[in-house]
Amino acid sequence: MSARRPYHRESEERRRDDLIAAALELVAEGGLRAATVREIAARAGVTPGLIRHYFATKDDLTRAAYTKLMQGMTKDSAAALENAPEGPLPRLAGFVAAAVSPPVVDPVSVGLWAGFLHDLRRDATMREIHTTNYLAFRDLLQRLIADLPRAADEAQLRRDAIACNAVIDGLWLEGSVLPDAFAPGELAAIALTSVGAILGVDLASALPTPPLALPERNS
Amino acid sequence: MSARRPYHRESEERRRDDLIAAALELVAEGGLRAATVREIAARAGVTPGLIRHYFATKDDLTRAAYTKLMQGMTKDSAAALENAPEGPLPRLAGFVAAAVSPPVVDPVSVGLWAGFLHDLRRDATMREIHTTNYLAFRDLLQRLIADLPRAADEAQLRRDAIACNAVIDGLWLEGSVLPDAFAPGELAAIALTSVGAILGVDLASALPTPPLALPERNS
DNA sequence: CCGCCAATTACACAACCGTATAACAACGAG
DNA sequence: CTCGTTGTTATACGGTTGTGTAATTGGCGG
Repeated sequence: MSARRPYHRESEERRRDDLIAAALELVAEGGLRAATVREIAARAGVTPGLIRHYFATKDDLTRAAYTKLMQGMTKDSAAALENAPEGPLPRLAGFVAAAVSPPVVDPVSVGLWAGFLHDLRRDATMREIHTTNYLAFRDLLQRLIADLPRAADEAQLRRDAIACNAVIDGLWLEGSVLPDAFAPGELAAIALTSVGAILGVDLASALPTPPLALPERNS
Repeated sequence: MSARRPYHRESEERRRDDLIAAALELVAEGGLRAATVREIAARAGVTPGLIRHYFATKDDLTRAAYTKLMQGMTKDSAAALENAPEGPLPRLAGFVAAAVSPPVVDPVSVGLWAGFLHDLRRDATMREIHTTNYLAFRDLLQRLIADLPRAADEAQLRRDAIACNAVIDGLWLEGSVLPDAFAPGELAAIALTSVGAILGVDLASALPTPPLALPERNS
């Protein structure tokens, strides 16, 4: 006759965060399919039933996890600017380099992103979360570009932001999926050269201290 | 007493192709999770048991489907070059423009790709399929770049190919995930300008006939 | 036209999924 | 120290999954 499993109570915030963190880990490792209520509960150190005490349905937990993920990424991007150097060029250079270097580039993030992709098309709420955060990132980039000492109207700024964002996304994608296909720092160097070429400025020599000071991964 | 369901026999090749096609459709729509044996069989117009007659396990079917997908994408890329215009610049321009326009850019492809991503990290066979086809695409691009009338050593060519490929991948990604965020042709124009800027050539005016002659989607 | 073989259907099974509900116990209020 | 609240565990249920196996029947060789 096994005794009932001992436990101790936690604050609601702590429990929700733990469950969300566990869910994100599992999604990153094996996609949404691997993030079952039982597995999430096991990783969070609780029993499955507790999940439904904090989240009415599993979709609720999924949405909360995706929100957390996107907010974390936006936070990481903004953090890259906080201890950034002075001047438009170095700031943009640091931002671009950080976006294609670890810890932003890693198999976990791309795994997470891919794991949620299908639910994006199915669930309007998740699609809204995604669009908002994606455009926030691009606007941040566009503002950095607008600060550069060069002439460009609004339409040109939009195109430039889309193009530079594509370079970043593409390199992020390739570096994350094929981590061994590129030398350390190679992606950052390519990103700086390419973004500089697109914008018509010299970014590669604008960066003060390679190897770059990388931001801490939040969460 | 319902009679036994009537059927007629098909060649092995036809049946395998039908099952793979059905699996790909389902993966594109709802990820690997939606591609269950019963659902695949239903869409292919057979009963679930038949799947195991042609594929020893479901992973076998998954691998076959992914191979088919990657081969199809490579084929699409190569096809874009067949009826391409003369001259290095127009050829590259046509290739780049096609890669960021429909039918290459669409929610289905990115859904497919994302659906398989997690199995990529788990299954060595799938990872090999992926790497092979990815590098094949990049090599094709690199060869087009090498034909341009400009000076560049091998290392520079590699960096250029990675950068241009990133632009293409990034725009492909954004255009596929957010189809309504860009005007028709906008991505192609941005791609030509950006790739041209990176390589130091004028691609935008190298394209003879916009709107572009798009390749037929294969399969 | 007939008989055979394998392509196909039909059914069964254990494992797992998300969800529902009841029983228990940790811990602050009094 | 006791009691009540509620965070937590335990258990159950219907549905679905991949897989294994037996029963049929379509269509070709003779």
